[in-house]
Amino acid sequence: MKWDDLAQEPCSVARTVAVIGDRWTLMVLRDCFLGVRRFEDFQARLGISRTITAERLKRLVDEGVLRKVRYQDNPLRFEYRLTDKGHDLYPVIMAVVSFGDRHYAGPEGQPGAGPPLLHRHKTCGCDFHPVMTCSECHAPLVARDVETRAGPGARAAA
Amino acid sequence: MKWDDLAQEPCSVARTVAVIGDRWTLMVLRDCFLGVRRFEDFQARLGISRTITAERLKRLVDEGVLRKVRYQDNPLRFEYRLTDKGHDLYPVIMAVVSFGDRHYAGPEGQPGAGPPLLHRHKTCGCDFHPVMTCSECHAPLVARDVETRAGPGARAAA
DNA sequence: ATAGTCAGTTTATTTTCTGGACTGACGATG
DNA sequence: CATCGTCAGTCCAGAAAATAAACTGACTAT
Repeated sequence: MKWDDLAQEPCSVARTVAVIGDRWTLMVLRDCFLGVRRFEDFQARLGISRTITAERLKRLVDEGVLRKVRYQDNPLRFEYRLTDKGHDLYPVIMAVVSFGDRHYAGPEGQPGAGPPLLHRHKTCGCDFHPVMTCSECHAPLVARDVETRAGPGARAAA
Repeated sequence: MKWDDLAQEPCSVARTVAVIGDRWTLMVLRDCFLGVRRFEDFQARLGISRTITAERLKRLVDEGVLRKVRYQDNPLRFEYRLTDKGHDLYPVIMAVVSFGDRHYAGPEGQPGAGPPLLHRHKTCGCDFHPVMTCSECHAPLVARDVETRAGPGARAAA
């Protein structure tokens, strides 16, 4: 299987991974949710090759995750903003953050103990961590409690 | 910045992406949560180079996300199982699935409409989709309601 | 006139991925 | 007992992708 075939798979993971599933794209998205919008800022924060920054931003725009918004006319300049579809990736990023906080921020040595960033929920005013719950009974989800079966969009195997 | 430097960043996204942030690793994890355990099964389902399958599995084992369990002595054979740490990645995979279901499974054409897989929560008996909520007030999370600030594990910028 | 900002593109080199063959231990078939 | 099939890899050469660093080009500020 090659990269581009992923999007054709009858699998929601594959289709999503085809868009956001490489290292730098996820880092770009992290920065988007932190408010980064301009090419040079992505570039400076990521410290990767400009080629890749440009290519990844373009792909996210093509996929409708980001959109270019003109912020200056002369010379013509755009910034990159999350679309509604892009905002739907928030749970993905937060799930990743949550995993990282749990497993790579442990209070071991003195320096760097604890999570690098804290998240405050403005609605309730508390620092929180994200919890994935069932849309129906609202209980936290555990893999073992979930049964998977073919849905309407299934082909043969997936 | 290079690949291996990611793990050193004071950022939970970067540290996690350093482990799971490439296309095939995420696909491997999807299969793990679907119950796939053996090398040949990963290999056949992914249809990628055996080299990569082997390398990715090894990395996940090194990172403590999977562990090898002997299931046969002669010849010695192992299967790959999720560790507790690995199970903590469930929200990540489900968030990805959820995004894919919403944006790449739309009921457009007749064939392939709707999500490829359905998920049933055994606890409540319902088909569900995952909802990311605040650990404190239990309301669904929206990016705009979240404020981020430096935590104890921050260095300079992150 | 010179330097700096900003958003890229181009190029040459290095790294990674790919497909395919190969190893090696065993079990089943004829 | 010779050959095929299963399983879990490893090895290799060629193709594809990522990298660093220089370059373009339009403008602004000094």
